[in-house]
Amino acid sequence: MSILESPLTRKLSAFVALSSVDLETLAKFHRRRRSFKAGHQMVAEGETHQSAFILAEGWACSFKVLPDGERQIIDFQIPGDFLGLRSILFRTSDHSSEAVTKIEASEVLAADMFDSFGQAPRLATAILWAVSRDEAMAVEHLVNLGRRSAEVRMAHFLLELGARLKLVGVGDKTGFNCPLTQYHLADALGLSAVHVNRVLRQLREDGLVTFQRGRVSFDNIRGLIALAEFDTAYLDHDGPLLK
Amino acid sequence: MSILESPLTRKLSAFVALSSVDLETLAKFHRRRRSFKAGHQMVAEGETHQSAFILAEGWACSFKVLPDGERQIIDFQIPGDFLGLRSILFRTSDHSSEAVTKIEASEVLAADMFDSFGQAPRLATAILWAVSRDEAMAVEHLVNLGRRSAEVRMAHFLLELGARLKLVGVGDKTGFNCPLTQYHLADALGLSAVHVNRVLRQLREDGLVTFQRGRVSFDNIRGLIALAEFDTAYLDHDGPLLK
DNA sequence: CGAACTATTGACGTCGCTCAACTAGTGTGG
DNA sequence: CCACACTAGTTGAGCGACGTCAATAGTTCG
Repeated sequence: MSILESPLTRKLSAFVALSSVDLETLAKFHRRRRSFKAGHQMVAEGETHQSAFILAEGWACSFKVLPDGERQIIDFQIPGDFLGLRSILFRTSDHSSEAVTKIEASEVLAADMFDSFGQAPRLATAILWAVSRDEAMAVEHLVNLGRRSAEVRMAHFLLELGARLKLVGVGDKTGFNCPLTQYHLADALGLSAVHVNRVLRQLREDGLVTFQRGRVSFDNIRGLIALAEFDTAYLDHDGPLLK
Repeated sequence: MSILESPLTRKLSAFVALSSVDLETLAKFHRRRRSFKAGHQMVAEGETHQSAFILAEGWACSFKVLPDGERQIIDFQIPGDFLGLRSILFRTSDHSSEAVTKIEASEVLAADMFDSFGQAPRLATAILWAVSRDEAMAVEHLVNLGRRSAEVRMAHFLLELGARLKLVGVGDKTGFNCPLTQYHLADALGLSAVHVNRVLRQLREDGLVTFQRGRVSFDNIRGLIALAEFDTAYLDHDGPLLK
């Protein structure tokens, strides 16, 4: 796949029009191609000298583990997403990250990225945007956990995933393939797995979404959007801002 | 106050050693000095062409409001923090922001910031770090809301504020002055104001912290840190990484 | 001195958790 | 080809953390 069609290029192009210098510099990020098995630990919390990756294929998740063993999933990474960026920017990684499915990714070294900022300032802006978008998602998840009921929270979460996958060209408005288990959902939404199950049943019985056998189907996407009061503004998807 | 002693310089210097070019470029961000009264709305969710600010004096908070009127506070900004950065990077702001106390701040234009990346790439890195640190805080708040009890959540929150204030030279390990109301705490921690009051009483009666009349006093900081399992790693404070 | 905000406390209700049991699917080795 | 182990999903019963409602101080500020 050419750099022009990589999911990351596609995503960044939703924000800035990248010049040929930007694209060449970005291409350097893709030199170290790696494959990982499902379950592989990509980044370890508390460790120094971690790697960052750009995900090309498959799903990963980033999370923190509390001393009592409870886990909070921060976000899932899909093709085009950075993985572990903070772990190279910070002395020690503040989070862990693992492969949910098998993964194809490019390893990014801190030096590569810092050097690129001198050569392609517009790329620096685009990366700042990507990090800000990740932050915007973390913020939306914060609202989700702080102020929404379990049912609305789940609806919001599934809609967000759907919108993100659509941007990088996987899935459409009827639904998407989803490798997550109910335990993943529980850890992401701050719920117990048991309650996740009940909430999914409720949403299914209401004819809104079905989550079964690796597939999320939007049975009534209008209704679901209304329930979740879902607004994609925070994903900032509406075509290049900087021309 | 010279740029060398500004809270932002102080904060960024905890990450990179800034060159004189970096400092000169940074100084340009401080040309548009503004004052605002307590309660002033600095940034409005859903609006375009918002401004960003660097806070020099006072406290602000960023938040989202849900259609039912509930509010989730994302974070509080203290001197040295950016305010509304995402609102200039995104087409429309994904959040609102208001002054908690009266405020002194420098207005930052998007163009100023993007231009600076070409002149001072290391500054770009420092700003990327600052945004990443904001994200790290959002992530830690996420864990707070998702997996910690009200009491531990409160302890963690107060310790974080204490650590952040200490970095910019306000407050110490005995406590800090704090202009927040219990309603602010409730909206930040995803609790009801009534429950905040009960939790504060509990912590006070256990001899851990006192939150009263605009002051937070750490009565037993060791005990509080143990209760909250507080680890400052995510704030990434331990002296310049890039020399 | 009154208006408006902020803090405090009690009574009671509920959302989501825990514990527990059971089913279904999937992979592995004998 | 079956036995079993293991993981993922499903459902009920009971309980507890935190919310809601309501009443009563204090505080601040014009």
